[in-house]
Amino acid sequence: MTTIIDVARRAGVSPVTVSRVMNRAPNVNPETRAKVEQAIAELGYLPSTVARSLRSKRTRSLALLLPDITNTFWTTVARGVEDTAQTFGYAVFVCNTDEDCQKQQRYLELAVSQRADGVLIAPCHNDAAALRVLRERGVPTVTVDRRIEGWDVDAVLGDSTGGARALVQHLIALGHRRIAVISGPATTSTAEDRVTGYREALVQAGMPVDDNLIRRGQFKAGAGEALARSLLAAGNCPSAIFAANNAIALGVIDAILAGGRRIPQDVALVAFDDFADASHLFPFLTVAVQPAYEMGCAAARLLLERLAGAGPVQPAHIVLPCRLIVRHSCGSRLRTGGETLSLPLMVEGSKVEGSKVAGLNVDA
Amino acid sequence: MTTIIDVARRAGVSPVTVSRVMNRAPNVNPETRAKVEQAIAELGYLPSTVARSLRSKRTRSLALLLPDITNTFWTTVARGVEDTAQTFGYAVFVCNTDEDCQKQQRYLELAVSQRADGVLIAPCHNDAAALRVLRERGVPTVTVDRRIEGWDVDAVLGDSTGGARALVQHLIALGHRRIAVISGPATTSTAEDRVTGYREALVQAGMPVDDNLIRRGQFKAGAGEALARSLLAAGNCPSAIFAANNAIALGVIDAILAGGRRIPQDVALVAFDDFADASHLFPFLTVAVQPAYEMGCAAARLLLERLAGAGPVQPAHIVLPCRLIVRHSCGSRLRTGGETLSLPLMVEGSKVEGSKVAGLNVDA
DNA sequence: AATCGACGCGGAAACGATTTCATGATATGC
DNA sequence: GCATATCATGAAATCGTTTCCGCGTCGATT
Repeated sequence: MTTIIDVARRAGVSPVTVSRVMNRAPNVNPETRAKVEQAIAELGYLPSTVARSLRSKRTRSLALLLPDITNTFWTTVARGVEDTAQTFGYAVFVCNTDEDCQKQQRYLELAVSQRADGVLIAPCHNDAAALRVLRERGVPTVTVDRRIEGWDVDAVLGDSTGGARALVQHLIALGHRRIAVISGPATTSTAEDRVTGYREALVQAGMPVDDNLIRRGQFKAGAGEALARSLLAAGNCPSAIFAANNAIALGVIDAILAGGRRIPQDVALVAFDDFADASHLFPFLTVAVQPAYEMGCAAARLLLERLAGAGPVQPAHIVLPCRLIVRHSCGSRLRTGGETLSLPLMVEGSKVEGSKVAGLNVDA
Repeated sequence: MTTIIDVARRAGVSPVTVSRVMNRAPNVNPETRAKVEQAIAELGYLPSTVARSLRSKRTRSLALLLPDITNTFWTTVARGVEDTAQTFGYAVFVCNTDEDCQKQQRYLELAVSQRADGVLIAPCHNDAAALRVLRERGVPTVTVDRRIEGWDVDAVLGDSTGGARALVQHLIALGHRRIAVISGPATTSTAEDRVTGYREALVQAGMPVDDNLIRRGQFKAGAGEALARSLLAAGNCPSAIFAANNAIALGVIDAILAGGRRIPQDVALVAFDDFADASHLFPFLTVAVQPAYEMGCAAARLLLERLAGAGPVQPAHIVLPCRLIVRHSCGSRLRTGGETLSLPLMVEGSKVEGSKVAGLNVDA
């Protein structure tokens, strides 16, 4: 591998000068610069960021820790982070924590070992203790989608409380009186914020809050399905369910359909976070959508400003608004008397007669 | 940041010994090892992979270049790569090329600068010249999902030809006689393999190949839509379309619906690559599915074996089989007289009457 | 004419680990 | 009992850059 010394020799200058050219330092004679640039081109020289980082103590890389790159919400966040970082010349390491604090810990240690200049993280637990590795070493950190307690740090969030409130208010407006929520772990701010929004909507409407209708588990389809099953199996089944994220919603749908119920006639459903292709192909689920891409961009920008010493002095807490998209799973169009549309569709693997069909349907 | 020297001092040994402990070298006295480990724990020492890499000339990192992390096919591949790399102690850089050769070139140079130990890439062009940066420097490389010409290198592929053939054979069996294909750029092996499979199916069935029914563009929704529009606008509209990947399929669907046609009654549709959530939520599209996760795992494993010097001497070309999933967009259930199911469904934003509905539907 | 600042450049040290080689102590073989 | 192998450890060199500091030259200022 050719080094800066090879280039220097070929250009008849010292390595320092080559370094200056590479880094666009001002005090270089144009002729010298040209000579060096030619040598670089001829040798196809690509500097070692490893050596550069060792000496300069900056790696120009960020670590991004998120639950699962397979979830469209997170891929979109990641895309925003990457696009932004890229324009500033930063590389991004993406790490899947799977909501597992141990995995998260290992990745944080890796990030420190790699000497990432900064870390973006959707922490799997709201206790700042989990981020000690970063805090102790003063690693610039931004939390994405989730807050932590015990360490005031930059954060970029969606308006979980507001989004949840809007969804539940919508259900209430449609006449629902027994509304359940299936949320994520109580140790994540996002899960709790969404429960808070749910509570607020009920209270504002003067409705009682039944703790039995509040279920918590993981932000995963499996957990959503299990919780929904137990909820539906219990007596006094709710007429609507609010799923606190898209993965949970997927599980909830399975649970509802498995019970022979229909959405939204038997059980209405609303959820947080949209699906990408799914909603394009099959715009069914009523959702509160966070601006995922913008959240990624904002988080990266905040972190990069911090790195440049240009950020605000106080940690910033950026909260981006959610958008409510009313589709069909809430039964809105069915009940409001608005345009009620029916679209005959085939469904895989289940026999259906007339309109008494299982599953995702609305009577014509 | 604490260094190996701090640890050495605290443990009363030399840095070399600390290094030996960190790297699980055999020849270390158990007592010494214990002392060192204690010092490491007390100081919370995390070694600098930067310094380590500079000296050892291995970064234990891989670069993964793929078109778009937002596409579920690629996220799944990425997940396979990351999971596998992680178990071997390797980190992964993910880079979005957006099918743009210039961007790809920049990322390849970055990968070399970062001194990634190996590169996994879905090259945006089948000409090996684009990978010159890697070849010249002897960077171990595996292509994923695509072959290149002019450099025999490890590759992990889905059986594009076979999958395409199966899809088109299925359409032929359903009675279609005018079948179009909308593929990706002719400069990617995957796009061409799928056209080849399409051709083979026609030829085997003794059907003529009409070049006018073969369209090529980008593996993107926009391109798919544009090509489908022009295809449908031309006289003698095909009765079925084969979209060469999921993104194209999305665009094709839009184009078909925009023309007031129905799927599959007016135009049947099959595609390569599945959707994740979408197919769970709405199992509509008939597809040939590549084992994306396994492809990622296999590619990573191949590369890591190569790095360990344990790989096969000759470059390996691993081709994984595709699975055909027959759903509804092909009209299969409609025409074969199998279970024909109808599911009334609401559709967002479009007025529909009776069964003469626009869009994704099947008459009851 | 002496002084000064800016400019252009290079020598040497430094970054934090690993690698190589050397050393003394202890165990093994004959 | 002596040569030899093995073990445990450390000193010094090294990886490829950047940083720090210094030096000569040149034009402008006093």
